[in-house]
Amino acid sequence: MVTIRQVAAHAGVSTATVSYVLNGLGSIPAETRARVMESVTALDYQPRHAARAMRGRSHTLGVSMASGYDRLADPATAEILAGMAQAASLQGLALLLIPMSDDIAKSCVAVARSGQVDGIIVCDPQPEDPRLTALHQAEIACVSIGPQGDTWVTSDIRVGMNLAVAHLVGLGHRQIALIAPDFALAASDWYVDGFLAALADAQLELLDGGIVAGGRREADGEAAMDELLALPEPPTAVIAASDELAYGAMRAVRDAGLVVGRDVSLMGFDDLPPAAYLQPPLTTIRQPRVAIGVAAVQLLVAQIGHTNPAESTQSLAPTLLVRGSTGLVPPTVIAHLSPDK
Amino acid sequence: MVTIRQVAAHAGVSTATVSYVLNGLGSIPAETRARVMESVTALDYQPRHAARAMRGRSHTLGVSMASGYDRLADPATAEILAGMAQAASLQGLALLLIPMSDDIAKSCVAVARSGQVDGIIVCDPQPEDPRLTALHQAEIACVSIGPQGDTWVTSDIRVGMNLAVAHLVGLGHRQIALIAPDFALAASDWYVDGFLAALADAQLELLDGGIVAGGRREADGEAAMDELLALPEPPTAVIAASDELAYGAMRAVRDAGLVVGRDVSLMGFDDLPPAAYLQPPLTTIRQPRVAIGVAAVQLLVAQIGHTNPAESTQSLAPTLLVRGSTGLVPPTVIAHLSPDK
DNA sequence: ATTATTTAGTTAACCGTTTAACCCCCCTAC
DNA sequence: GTAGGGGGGTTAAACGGTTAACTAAATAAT
Repeated sequence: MVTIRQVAAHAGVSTATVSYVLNGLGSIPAETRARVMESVTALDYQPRHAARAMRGRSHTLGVSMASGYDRLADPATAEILAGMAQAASLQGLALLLIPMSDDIAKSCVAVARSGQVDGIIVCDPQPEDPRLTALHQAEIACVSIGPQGDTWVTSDIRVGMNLAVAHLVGLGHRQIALIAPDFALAASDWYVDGFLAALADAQLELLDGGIVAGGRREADGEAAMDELLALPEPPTAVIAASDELAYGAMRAVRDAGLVVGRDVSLMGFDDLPPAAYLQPPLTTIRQPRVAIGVAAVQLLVAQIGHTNPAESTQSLAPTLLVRGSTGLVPPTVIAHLSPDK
Repeated sequence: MVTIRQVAAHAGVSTATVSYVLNGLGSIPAETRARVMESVTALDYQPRHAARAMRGRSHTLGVSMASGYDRLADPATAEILAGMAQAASLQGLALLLIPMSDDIAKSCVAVARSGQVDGIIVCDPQPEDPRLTALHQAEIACVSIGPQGDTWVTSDIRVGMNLAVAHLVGLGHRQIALIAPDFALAASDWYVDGFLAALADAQLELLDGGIVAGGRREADGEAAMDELLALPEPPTAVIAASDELAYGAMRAVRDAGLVVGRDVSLMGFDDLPPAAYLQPPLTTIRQPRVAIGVAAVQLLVAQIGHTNPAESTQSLAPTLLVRGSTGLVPPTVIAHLSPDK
């Protein structure tokens, strides 16, 4: 184990000088600097992270999952993490996955107060998430992925809804329904509000029964779509608040003997891996997941460095991915509607 | 910031006693122990990780990705990571995503030698991976995900191949082909060898041109399947060495006007998220990814603790997932074959 | 009764960096 | 001639734990 003392001895200077050279501080002439660096490489010196972290920061950011690390297996979460890892790397920061325990909030605070991390990114924050209150109380820098707490970054659902509705309207649809997400979701309202706002933008009226309570799983989407198809005046296009809901909805349409993309247009939200492989491929709103991870790191770094950012919350715009599950309004419907106008 | 000295003063003992109590060492009577613990909670004391790590270990394991953190966005990698995080948590260890740099091998060694991690899990190891040689040379504990280096854990492809072939044979298939993986892949040989061994087990002969060089991407699978379908004696069942190859193969079959699962049986390998959503759903071999992550952590922990494990390599058995893309041999083929027998 | 062992602690020397405070020498300004 | 001001360092005190070595008293063994 090579220490800074050995380097100092080798270079014929004091440890302070070595430290200054290594950290680019102090006024060290180029000649001395070079000599020190030579010794560093000659001895293959590597500063101890722990000793360095005893003063100053740990240069590590913590990541906390809501319940268990099975959340990581979710491709959406993984992509966000990829974004975070990428952004952190760029700043020379490491990412630490905080170990789980019975009391997650407590372990988050412990890891931060122990100085192992300089701040924490809270994934899947729930309303009144105990982690956020605990971190806030302990005055630990943190940002959440989702609209919760003081500092957060999320996907702008309203913009996504607008894209979705605009796309469908562009195809001639006038009767558009929404399969809403799980209402326990933090961003749940955004979907409904965004949908209503988008309809208003397009000067369309909400269909009777045009918003059905969905849920989270595929089966919920299937049930919701059944409900919509049974409507006296069924929608010609349906937006599901998640891809998973859309998978189920697609099955419901098929089971009803209709063809997705021709008889009924269907959109998802998220763009999970299967979306492109459905039959037909699912038109969906892609959440900017990698960008969310990147933004979270930037926000956290700013917060740690007291560079109080002007904006402490960020909503990133999703994008529209047009695939096969949406198409022009079926002619029969147009025929049916034309007389009205 | 509460230090161990303050706790010691509060409890009326020396810092050493507090340290012993906290670490469960030394001979401390219950009464003293209780008094110390009271002070700890009263002052809400949290030991500094860095100070603790200066002697002894960091209780952190490093994770290194091959090239960039976009690998994390891959659901397969994410699931392995989930397994690692889960196993690490159970042991109270944290997982550190090592920052990327130009020279990944160097940063791995640096992070370990700086004492920030006690050992490293190397993901996606390449043959002659510079990280492995560097880590080995620096005598840093490490285990790779894939058959490379001294200590590794991987999915047992041969067993998977056996499951696949046995499944197809059970359905009556006698003419089975393989779309091989990218030959640059570390485990590439395993697929071919496993396939041949499985054929031998079933007392089947290899079809002429029954192994076609695949690749990695969907398009490779498509091309490979085209090749197979053009064979004078085309296979009735095809095993693709990855789901992605299978996606392409499925398209090729469809484009040829045949029906997957009826005219041609098709299997994948991996069970990625889209597999279940293909039309028909893909029969595939599910890699035990979470278990791989768990095993990697256990192996690494054993290595760090010098508990030299009896086995320093582990091949975990994958499982068969039967879905719609495989079916009984088409009758026409049976008719065509019957005379021969 | 004396010695050996165990129990229950204490003392203080580390661990490897950082950094505030100083020092010395040479140069410049007045 | 002397005060003032850098440049180019050095010294040593933190930082907050751990732990080897030691002590003192109590208990056990001879």
